[in-house]
Amino acid sequence: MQSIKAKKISEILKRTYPLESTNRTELAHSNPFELLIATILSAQCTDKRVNLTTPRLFKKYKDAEALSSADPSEVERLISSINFFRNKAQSIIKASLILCRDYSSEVPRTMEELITLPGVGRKTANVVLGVGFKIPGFAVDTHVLRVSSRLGLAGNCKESKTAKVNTPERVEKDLCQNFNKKDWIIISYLLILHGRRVCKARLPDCNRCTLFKECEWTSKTKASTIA
DNA sequence: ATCCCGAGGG
DNA sequence: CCCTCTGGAT
Repeated sequence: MQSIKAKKISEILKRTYPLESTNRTELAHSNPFELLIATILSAQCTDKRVNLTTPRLFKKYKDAEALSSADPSEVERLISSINFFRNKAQSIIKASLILCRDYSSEVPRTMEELITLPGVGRKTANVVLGVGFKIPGFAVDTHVLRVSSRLGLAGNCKESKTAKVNTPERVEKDLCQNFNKKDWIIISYLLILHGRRVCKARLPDCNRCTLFKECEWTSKTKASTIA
């Protein structure tokens, strides 16, 4: 059941980002396969850059069969403007190979199956499940981790790096417990937006944050971190 | 310099 | 737990 605090935060986020509340991702894709590949490529990279790259990639390799037999150096060339492009080229080719071999060339719809694919961890799997198949889950990336920790929705708001209280798994579990299942997908997206635009890692714009009153990041912590 | 919707390996 | 991968934007 949704906590009072989560309910309030959920309402404020939807009010703050009304236009985006119908979206679930900014990654361009036209089917689950493209979403899977785009999400693997998006690790530590802006969506904008991924969207600049994937059209050429998908034009040449339309499905798992095509990509599974692709020449690695050709794929590397096509995605070379993306970080970790050698690792990612290998990941998407090998993942395509596994899709063809084990899943009838389709993207599987369970967490356990998805995370066996190279380049796919819980975060990527949750994006594919949520956006591609409307299966609820929290995709915990650096933004969701930071924002939900500061708000006091998950883990520890002090963001202790040594204690490692805020592991992605812990935060994912806490968020699932705090929010209604029907909101999991949209809230993870809105937390990411909020993290990018307002609750930034270095200099969060606390003065213009619509969640300021709900936030448990104490003024003491704020002052020491901002300074 | 630091960050981008991380994952895999030691 | 740590490290590495690794290009581009700001």
